[in-house]
Amino acid sequence: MPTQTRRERAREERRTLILRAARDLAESEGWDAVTTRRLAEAVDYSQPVLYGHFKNMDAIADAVALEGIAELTEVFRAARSSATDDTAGLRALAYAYLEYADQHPAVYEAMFVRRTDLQFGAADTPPALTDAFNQIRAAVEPFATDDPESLTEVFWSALHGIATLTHGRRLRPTHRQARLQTLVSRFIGNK
Amino acid sequence: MPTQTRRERAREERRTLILRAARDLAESEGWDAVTTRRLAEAVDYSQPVLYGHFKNMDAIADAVALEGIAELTEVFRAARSSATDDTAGLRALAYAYLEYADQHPAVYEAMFVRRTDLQFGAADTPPALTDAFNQIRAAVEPFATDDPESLTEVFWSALHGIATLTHGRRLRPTHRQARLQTLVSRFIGNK
DNA sequence: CTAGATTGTCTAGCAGTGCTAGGATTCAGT
DNA sequence: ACTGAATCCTAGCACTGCTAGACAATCTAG
Repeated sequence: MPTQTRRERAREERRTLILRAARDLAESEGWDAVTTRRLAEAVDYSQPVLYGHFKNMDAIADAVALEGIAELTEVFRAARSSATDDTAGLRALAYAYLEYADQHPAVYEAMFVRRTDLQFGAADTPPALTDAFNQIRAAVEPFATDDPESLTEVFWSALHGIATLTHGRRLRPTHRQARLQTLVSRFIGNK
Repeated sequence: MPTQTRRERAREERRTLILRAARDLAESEGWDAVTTRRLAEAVDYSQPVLYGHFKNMDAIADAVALEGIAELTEVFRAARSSATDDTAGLRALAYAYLEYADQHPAVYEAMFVRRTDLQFGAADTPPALTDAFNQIRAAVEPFATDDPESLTEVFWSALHGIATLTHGRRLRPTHRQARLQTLVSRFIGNK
């Protein structure tokens, strides 16, 4: 059925169009500005069309989040592959993380700040999520003494805390490099 | 002017009544449930009364946040004072922080997650904020090698990350103790 | 090529949101 | 009791997410 295929392809294209518009709008004016009406206007359809693709607005944000996590995983891979040793790898990953959060604040918010229906530590966790976590874990593992899983969670938490508190203007806007340096040196331990 | 005083006292009482209702509602049903109508109904006044006390809804959340920060500072003080050495002090503060975040998630959200107009690192920062930060700093300082300010920011960030990622179900619900242990041991350094 | 069924899309509307203008009411001082 | 001020509420605006029902386009079958 070529007809069916063409239709489905059109549907798929429109879906990505919606996601693209949502992401652009969120990055330029924040998630508060991503309303059904403005989003519908951006893709040049009426609001009900959005609900033919997504259950509700939150599902749109979740979809953007999933895209972002896949992106972030790639960023991690690139950062780590350009490092020559474990310490440089950890530093590169940390730097890349904070850089991504800084340059895509809305996507970052969708991934790790907004309430989400995405399952993180469960059986039906999307592969993209575990991939990203495993990248952090691989970078951290060389410095673990006993419990690499917990160490990964703590290292990620520290990065997440720095990213969000910086974005919320709760940390000094300066000293970004100093914080990164401090964080990494505390985690590589005495060596 | 006794009249003026009585009126002002009544105003003050109503202000705290509003804050109390907002906090209770936020803790029991989340900040999304804190709407002008529901809040007005809770204090048995009409919506416009709220605007006689606060500029807008965000200002109410900010006021709740300020109260919470004062509370948190006291919690810090109590935790540290019951510790016998620096390591125990750091551990007690970290434990108290995560405990507070866990037991008052809505207040925590108002303090450190929601967008806020509160100035954190500026000249007109409310004293309560700097007090709280200084408590963390005092607990961290014994373990600083060069830059205690940055170390404090990073330690706070790690706590904040753990608190928010746990609350958002992005970390394993178990291993709370392990994460705390890992965090503290990485920060006390090799000693 | 046409009739009927299926899809797709839009208009209009509901219940809820933050916030405010204007009028009604209560209160204080004389 | 009267006047001016302080206080409070009703009603409403422009917005939100979301959906029912009408309409149009497209595909399927004879």
